Amino acid sequence: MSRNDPGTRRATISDVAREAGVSPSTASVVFSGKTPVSDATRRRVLDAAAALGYTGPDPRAASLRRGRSGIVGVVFEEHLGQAFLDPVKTLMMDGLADAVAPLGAGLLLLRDHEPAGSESALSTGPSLTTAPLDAAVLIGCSGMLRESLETVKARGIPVVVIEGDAGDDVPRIDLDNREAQRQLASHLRALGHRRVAVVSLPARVDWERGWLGDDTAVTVDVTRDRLAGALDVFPDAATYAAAGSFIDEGLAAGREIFADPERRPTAVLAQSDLLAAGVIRAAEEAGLRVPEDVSVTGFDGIVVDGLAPYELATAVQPATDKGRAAGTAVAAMLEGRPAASIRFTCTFREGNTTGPAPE
Amino acid sequence: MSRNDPGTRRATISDVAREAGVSPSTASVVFSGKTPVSDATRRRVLDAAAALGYTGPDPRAASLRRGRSGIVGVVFEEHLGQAFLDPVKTLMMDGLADAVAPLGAGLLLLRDHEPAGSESALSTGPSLTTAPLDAAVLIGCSGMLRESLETVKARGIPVVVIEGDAGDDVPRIDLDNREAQRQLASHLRALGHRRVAVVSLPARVDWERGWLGDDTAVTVDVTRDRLAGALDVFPDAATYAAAGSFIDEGLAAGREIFADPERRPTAVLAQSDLLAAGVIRAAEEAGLRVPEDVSVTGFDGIVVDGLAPYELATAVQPATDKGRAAGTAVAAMLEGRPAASIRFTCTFREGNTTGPAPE
DNA sequence: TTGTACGCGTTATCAA
DNA sequence: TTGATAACGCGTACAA
Repeated sequence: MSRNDPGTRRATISDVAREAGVSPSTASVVFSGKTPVSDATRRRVLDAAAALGYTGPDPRAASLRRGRSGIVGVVFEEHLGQAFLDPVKTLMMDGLADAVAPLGAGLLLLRDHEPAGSESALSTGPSLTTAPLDAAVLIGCSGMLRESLETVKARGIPVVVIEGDAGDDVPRIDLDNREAQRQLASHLRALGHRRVAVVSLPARVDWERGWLGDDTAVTVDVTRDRLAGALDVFPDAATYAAAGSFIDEGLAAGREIFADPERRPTAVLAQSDLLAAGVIRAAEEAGLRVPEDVSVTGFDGIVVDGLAPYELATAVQPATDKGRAAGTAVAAMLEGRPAASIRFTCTFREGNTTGPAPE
Repeated sequence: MSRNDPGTRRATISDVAREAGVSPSTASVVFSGKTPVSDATRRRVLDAAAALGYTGPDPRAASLRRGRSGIVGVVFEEHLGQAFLDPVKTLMMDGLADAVAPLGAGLLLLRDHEPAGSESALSTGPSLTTAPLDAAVLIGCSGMLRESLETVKARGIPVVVIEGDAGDDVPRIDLDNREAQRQLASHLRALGHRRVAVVSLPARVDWERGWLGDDTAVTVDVTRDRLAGALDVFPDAATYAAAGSFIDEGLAAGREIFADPERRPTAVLAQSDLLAAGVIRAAEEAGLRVPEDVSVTGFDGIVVDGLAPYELATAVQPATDKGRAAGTAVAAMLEGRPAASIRFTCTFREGNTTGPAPE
């Protein structure tokens, strides 16, 4: 099988060249366009290609030769299905896709870590180790992704990290989570609110919803940073940590928070817009008007499908730009230029879900 | 630069072999595990690799040699950001990822067609033509994807199509859209409904929301099939086509449908759960109770975040299975086995959003 | 503008 | 269990 049946084998550029009566290099140039070629020659080559059913250079061979595959890996912590449930990640992917497109690169979806005992190199999956990547983007590098990071760095592949700490030599795309959350909290404070509650994102990767104790370790960076911002303004705020960024999680949290009329807060700082939407729904359920009886703030600035007529008071984060920035950084590194870390800032949006504290 | 500075150049498997005092093929075998190697030899090779900072075979070269890249392309019609807004697609991706993982493959995101004049082969993007794909999965092959299909077929790459017609030689993963929709319609009919309206998915790729006239050409397969199912039971149903599968689109459609109390339908067949959720919201707005005053059905059987306490009457489609089936088909073709087309069927779920026709 | 020659880094095959 | 050999298909100095 080493020499395939001539009838079955796919045509190579040499075959095309021979058919066209030119040298392989000339044929190559016709396809790459790197060097001017006479029209007549081009015509002949193209015709020969058509005749032979040759559809262009084999990307694998070209990739080896060039030392580039045109593929950027995107590494997620979670199950891929989960990742795309998050509008912010979706938007980031969008920006990322945009930014790497002019580079001629595509995005390869990769999951962080093989489930269990992944000793066998055989059917281990695509994984970071075997994929022909030009660069990698790690999303949400909190602990789990450490290993992926090592792998990639060992391979000498340019890496960029979005929302996570990967050491000084790795460019990161960050957000002013703490400051933005503090600003939202301050806004509430200025409106006279004193008794507020926080509905946070998960405290840990495998978190189940529940109140956060003083001793609870918060290992998810985003959660920790935003929480810090809230506590900067309301040091005594009670925090209910959801199990994920979903409306239904916010609803559950809200029910818990509004359960006891005695201890009911006048405002709720939710760490995501989806959570906030759920909290609002819980408030409605409890017969509370937003914002007359209770103010609610979100985070992210995404469009929450079906939330109208409410417009959340929120910190609008430039999600698409974050993705785009990661792509740009990757592009820079691929061209040998250094890529700087970037810290994006959120924009405060007042919306209509906050108001003066009651009484 | 053809001969890189020896200091800078990355170590190759030959370097490792030399350092370990074995032949390149032996070193290769140590990494691939294809052939038994003595422990002593393995040790030496691994040590040498560590010493040289060699982290394993270059995927590009391996890919060329093996004729496999371990990459499956997933081709979308839309902007990638849009695609992941659709829960059904997200679930499909999930199943697909699962199914190709044991194959050792990853998913490369590809967009159907380059925006405009894409003559220059230079910065044209990843595109189907230049990506090192082992196989491709086309999603929603309705017209637009035709071209992509040609490209892929020309390259001789195995293709599978999800929800779309690609000719007899291409395996397709399909759904019994018409039958399932007919079943939902029959359910309403059995409940005594006679005056129903349909809220459909877009009639065309660039559709803007509005009523469907008798003369309106419906070019999106899914829309057409589901509509046919509805008309099988209610030939006179008026159809309002949304601009996409979103709650807000359903809301807009619902407002339009419930606007005139005289012509108000007693039931609405929405072509997706998200649209149905919007319709329910519109009903509430109009002071109508669901299902007492108006019944609403959806399609898809996804979890609509925030819709509780309603549980939609809907056709539950096995979205994840569809993706998984596509992956399995791809795997089969990659192993030279023929892959059969599969037609999945939806499961009727009664939910609590339908009831007897009023009066 | 075209052709020659060589190497990119692996791995399958087969013989030792 | 190991090693020699030969592709895999292409791009690109460099010479003509």
